[in-house]
Amino acid sequence: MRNVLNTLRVLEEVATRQPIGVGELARALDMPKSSVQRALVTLDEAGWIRPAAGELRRWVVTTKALAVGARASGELGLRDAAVPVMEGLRQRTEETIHLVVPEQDRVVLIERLETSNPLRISMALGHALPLHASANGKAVLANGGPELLDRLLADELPRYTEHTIVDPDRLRAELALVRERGYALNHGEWRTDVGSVAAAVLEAPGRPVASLSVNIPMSRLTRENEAVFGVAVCRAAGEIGARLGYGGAARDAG
Amino acid sequence: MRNVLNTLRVLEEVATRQPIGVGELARALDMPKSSVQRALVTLDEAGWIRPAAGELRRWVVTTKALAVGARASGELGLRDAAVPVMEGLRQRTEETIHLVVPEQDRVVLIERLETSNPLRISMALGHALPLHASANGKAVLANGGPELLDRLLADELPRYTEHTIVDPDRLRAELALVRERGYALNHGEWRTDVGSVAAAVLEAPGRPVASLSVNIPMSRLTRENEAVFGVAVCRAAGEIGARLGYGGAARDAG
DNA sequence: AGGACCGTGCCGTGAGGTGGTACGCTGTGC
DNA sequence: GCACAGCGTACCACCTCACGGCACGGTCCT
Repeated sequence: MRNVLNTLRVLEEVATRQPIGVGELARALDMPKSSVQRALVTLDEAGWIRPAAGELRRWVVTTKALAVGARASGELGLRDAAVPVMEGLRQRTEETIHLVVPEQDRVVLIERLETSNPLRISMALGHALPLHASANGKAVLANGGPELLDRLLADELPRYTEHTIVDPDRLRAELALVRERGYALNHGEWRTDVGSVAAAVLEAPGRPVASLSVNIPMSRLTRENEAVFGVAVCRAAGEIGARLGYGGAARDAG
Repeated sequence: MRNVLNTLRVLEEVATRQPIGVGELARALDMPKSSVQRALVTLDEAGWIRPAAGELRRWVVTTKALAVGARASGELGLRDAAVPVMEGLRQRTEETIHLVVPEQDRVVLIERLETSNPLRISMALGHALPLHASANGKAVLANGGPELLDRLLADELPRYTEHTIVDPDRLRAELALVRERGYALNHGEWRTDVGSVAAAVLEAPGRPVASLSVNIPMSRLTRENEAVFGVAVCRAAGEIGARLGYGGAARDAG
């Protein structure tokens, strides 16, 4: 179904570059203009895109994708269980809280509560983060089976900043440390000025279904509040696990 | 492009009924099983769905749709402008705050900050609400051009509860009241136990681009806090308008 | 053992997707 | 004022490939 794949590519490209017209899309996707045109008409007909406000010849995505995407990873009412706990965590920390789920070799942001502090980390829902260079990713890696880690280490680890851990041995050591203390840290390993403290949400020992993090500008992250956040985020992750009905399994080492 | 339309229908159906298998989908969509099967394989290939955790033969949507949908109505950085203001509003009211955008003859929820109160309104992102039976919808209607209202009144207004306004004249009177005081109310007109106080975000006089509401169980909505919320939500909506660069136009009657 | 239902694979037919091409329009620079 | 580049749209002959009926093997009740 080549046309479906092409049309979905067009949809994604519209989402990233909106508002955008036929010609620019065709160039960006390296597709014939007429094919892109047909895809756009079809997507419009299906209600996934619409002409941009004012102009009739450039396109933007509608909220249809949002309605579909909001169901992602809501398989077990994860979001409903998590949000109240996250809210408590946000109030206690006064910092931005992220909820991610593992997907393929990444973790994806599915819920977010923001700090009221003017200096904040802002990331779009649906954004994917690398496993080895984010606190949530490391929390998932440390609690998951070894096969995920092995798969990740099969290729060279991409470097994002000077602090990114790219050495397999150092990563293994870091993950052991995460298992020991119960929470994972990120000190500017993905973006130099972003730090995080994360703990995995387990549905059973060795089976992380999500991860929870406190995200904070590096300028506000000290050794003291790091430990405070670590304890708080561990307790919150455990509570979410308990709400999901996996009470006994929610706490492991640490 | 029939196959694209069919495949998108399959995707939406997977989202609403996940986890779900081929046969049940085919029945629900009244499509041949083989066509549904092909659509599922294609969607999997494109990364929009994946087999459910554990079982290999039922499908769930991935976060791809979330990544696409999160861009919806982010045309002008609306969300970035709105979230900090919403957060302030949430702290002041201690109630759930919704941000919606108009889309066709509905308003769609695109951002949400929840109260920490155990009794809360919970609605999925991407959910659509009727214009005539929600505070946000009425705020948009009251501030928009008359053609939208006329289009809405061309058909009979659906009734959701005993409080829903279905009489065109009563709706016009209600909208005049909204324009006069600056904010819109909803007293169980959509769900009997849900009340809201909303104000439209204007990009120019007569051009609502979004709307902001305080949502609250009817049991907590009194005449006093209603007025307090009204003033707060008006101020917040005006501030968002100002952040969008339409400072002068942000306030209208009120 | 039987049957209902599941997901999957196969295949002949012909609908309809493909993509090169051409057209009308608008905005721009000379 | 004119030529031109770039836009979005439309047309159409070719022939790919989506369609959907059907059959198969597996699994779970009865």
